[in-house]
Amino acid sequence: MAWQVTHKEQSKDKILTSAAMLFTHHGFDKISIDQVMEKAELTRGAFYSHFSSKSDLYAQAINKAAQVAYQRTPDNETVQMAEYAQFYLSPAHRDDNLQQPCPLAFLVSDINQKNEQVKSTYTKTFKRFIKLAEQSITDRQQALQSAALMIGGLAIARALNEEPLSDELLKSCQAGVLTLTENE
Amino acid sequence: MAWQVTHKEQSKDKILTSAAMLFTHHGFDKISIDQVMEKAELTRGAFYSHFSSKSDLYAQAINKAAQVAYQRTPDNETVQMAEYAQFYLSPAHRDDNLQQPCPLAFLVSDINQKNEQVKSTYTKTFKRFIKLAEQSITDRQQALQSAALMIGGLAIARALNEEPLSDELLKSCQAGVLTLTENE
DNA sequence: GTCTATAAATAGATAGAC
DNA sequence: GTCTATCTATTTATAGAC
Repeated sequence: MAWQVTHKEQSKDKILTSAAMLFTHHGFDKISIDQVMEKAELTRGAFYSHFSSKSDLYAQAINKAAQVAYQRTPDNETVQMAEYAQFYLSPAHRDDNLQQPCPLAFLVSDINQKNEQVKSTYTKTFKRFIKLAEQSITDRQQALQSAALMIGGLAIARALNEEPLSDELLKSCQAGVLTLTENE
Repeated sequence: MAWQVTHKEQSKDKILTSAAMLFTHHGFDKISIDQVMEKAELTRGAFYSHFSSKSDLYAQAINKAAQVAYQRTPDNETVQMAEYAQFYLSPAHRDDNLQQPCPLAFLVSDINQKNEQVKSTYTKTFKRFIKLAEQSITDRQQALQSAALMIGGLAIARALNEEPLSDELLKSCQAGVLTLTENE
């Protein structure tokens, strides 16, 4: 019987799986413990025998989300990143609400949960940024790539709590913009 | 006297400037109307004669933040994007709490406001992602660039509310990963 | 370990005086 | 237009029965 998963472990895993999906799709603040527990088919009172706080749950849920998401990577010996990127950067990955998407991208989002007025303003701001880029980068595709690398690089750099890694990322992205716009 | 800014306009601008700074640095949910009004040296009651809701303020504050941030771009006739990227992707821009940073990157962040446990988990997940990338991209710098472009591209694509633009961005980023890893 | 009930705090929004 | 005071809803977290 040693291989059996205990009832407690089952419950915790159910809570984590539910939380991973809800948090990645809707963000930390939009999701209450109630909603997580309801999706896990438990009640609120049971929560604190598994986690010490909502933040504790969040940290563990990010882990869970990553595990589940990366299970979907081709399980050959090595992942071909350039190939994986084709799926990763697809409308299917962006829009799918049924499977567990990549938390690294989905959790970097204070905007997505917001209403249309807010998203509309964000979109307009992004377009202005692209227009700015196109003043010196004539190829529109290169302008979009550069903008995504800049915004993404800075956003991730801010989310990391290890400064050497964060600095290294910034430097790499600087060089990346140069590579992408080399022929200008 | 026609050129004079009215008292009401001054108040609204003060609220917007305060909100822009607070929201970009700490996120929508962490900032209360109270805090915004306090920074603007007004009280809560005055808020609703300028804005219909907190969301309304948020949308307008993003605009304000973009205006202020882009004022700092070199005001020659045209901006050299590759050059601007060097500042944009600098620790100074990442860490500065005194000036208005770019809202496009700073608002794409459900993580930054969170505690160290959460940021630590996010960092570990990012490192795992890089390790995955390095299975097929031997140059570490290229691995970092590709990851930032993928995560950033997807995150922004999700934040945009115009599907053709969002799709175009995804496609551009797919091509960008190929360009960045061309010599592999 | 899970449940129901409840405490305690926070924050968005409104009312009415000046 | 700005103030103080208040209503109301939400939500994290805890207490105690089973």
